[in-house]
Amino acid sequence: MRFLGGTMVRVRFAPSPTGYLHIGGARTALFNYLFARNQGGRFILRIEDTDQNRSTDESVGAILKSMRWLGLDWDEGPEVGGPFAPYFQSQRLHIYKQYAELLVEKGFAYRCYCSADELEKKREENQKKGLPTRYDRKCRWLKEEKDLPYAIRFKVPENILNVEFEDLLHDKISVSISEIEDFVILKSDGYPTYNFSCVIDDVLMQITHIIRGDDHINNTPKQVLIYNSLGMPMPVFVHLPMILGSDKTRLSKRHGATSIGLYEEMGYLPEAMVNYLVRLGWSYGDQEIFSKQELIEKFSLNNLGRSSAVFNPEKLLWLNQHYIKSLPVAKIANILKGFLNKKGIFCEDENKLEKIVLALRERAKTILEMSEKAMIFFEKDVVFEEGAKEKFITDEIKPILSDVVSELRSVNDISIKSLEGFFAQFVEKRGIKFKAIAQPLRVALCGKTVGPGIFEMIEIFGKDESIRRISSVL
RNA sequence: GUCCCCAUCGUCUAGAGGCCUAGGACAUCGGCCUUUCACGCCGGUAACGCGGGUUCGAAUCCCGCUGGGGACGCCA
Repeated sequence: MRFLGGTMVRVRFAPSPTGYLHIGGARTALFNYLFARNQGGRFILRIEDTDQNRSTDESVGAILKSMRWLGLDWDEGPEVGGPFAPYFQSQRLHIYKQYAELLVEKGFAYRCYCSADELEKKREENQKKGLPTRYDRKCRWLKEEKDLPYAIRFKVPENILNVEFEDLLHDKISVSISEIEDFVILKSDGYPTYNFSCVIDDVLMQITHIIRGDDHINNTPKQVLIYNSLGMPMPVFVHLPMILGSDKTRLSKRHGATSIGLYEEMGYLPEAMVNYLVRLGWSYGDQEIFSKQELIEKFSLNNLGRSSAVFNPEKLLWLNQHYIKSLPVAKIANILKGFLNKKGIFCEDENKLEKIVLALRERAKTILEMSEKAMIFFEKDVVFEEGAKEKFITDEIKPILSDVVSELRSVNDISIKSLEGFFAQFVEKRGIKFKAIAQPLRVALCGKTVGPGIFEMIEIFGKDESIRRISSVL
């Protein structure tokens, strides 16, 4: 194992289970994962389920599933455990409570009895007047405790002007202390707020590098204050640029699919997704294609970009096809099998599936598309494209197709190689071009004017089925 | 509105003061190959936001402007 500055690298991905794993989260997780693997460190998955209303078990399941699909295995976290368990924040409530009370005791925080309704009203009023909406610190100087439900607020120090911190990508970031309100660290329901639980856990779990989206830059000063009040050492901050939609606003549903699970369902390969995501905000010279192993070797925080990136589905599609074409046929065949299952096709003939992949892999950009195109090999009845029969199965061509049928009967080897020879001979004998019978044959075989190569189709259908199909149009 | 961040082809990016007549990739447009569609190959169009400095020299450094994004919750 390699160590950095004497300590082992420990990074974490900390999603809140209020939805599926989305593009942005996946990229953050990927960078954390690659950095950990590159450094021989540990990659921790922590579930930040401190929003009782929005967190769901279903989301947890979906996130874990997508992480696994992407191949981002974690060293500590849900289902695998680890030395700092539990990794669900909802199971660590006593810890946050203890630290929050400690801060109250030490004078770094105070109890606030203001009700949520009351505060919201004030906020709205101030907003209307164009005044700052920060908390008015009403409870900050309260002498005695009240017998009322309370939240705990952090007491923003008055003896400093700015909060500063170092960011690996942005150098020094400084924020005026007057911009920070006395924020809540423990809600009245006993749950911590994000800024608090995040710091407590990052400290306790000995996180060395915090790699997250730059929408968290604004939270960092608050977290820095907490680190300081606790007297805890600061981790290295790395704030990654955002991923935006085509209109350059935050990526959301209206930009199309954003959940990783959906991409799996649409027939994208994890290799393509990983390769696409890694190039959003990271580069390695002019290289575009990276295997996972290569990424682990080459990934470095030094060649990260700082500006936000627009998500480009076309490039993802291109990469997806690249991997469809270059990954082992057996592997693609297996994925195709699953997609065919969903269409009610249960094919256990591995050999046939692999031949189908070979026939279609240059013609499909997703496995879903491949499965649709593969249907011609499983449907008993040929579905003819509008007008195709009339245009290509003419009276002039029928006798030739009929000859094909009779001569094909005596061919024993119907491998592509053999068929090439057979047809070369067939057209030469008649003084015609293969082009003349290609489309008629294609239409007869699959009913469509576009599709896989003729020889590939005949090989996959087999001799008898091919003959049956050609004969049926005569 | 306030604060923070960002700024190279339509998009992802290379570029660490002279290798820049700005490179690669996706997309797009031509052409070739061909059995349709693809794949593949060859070629084209296309960018340093603007204005000031600094310097012999700036895409690269500094300042301002403009533009974009993000954050301003008892959400994370």
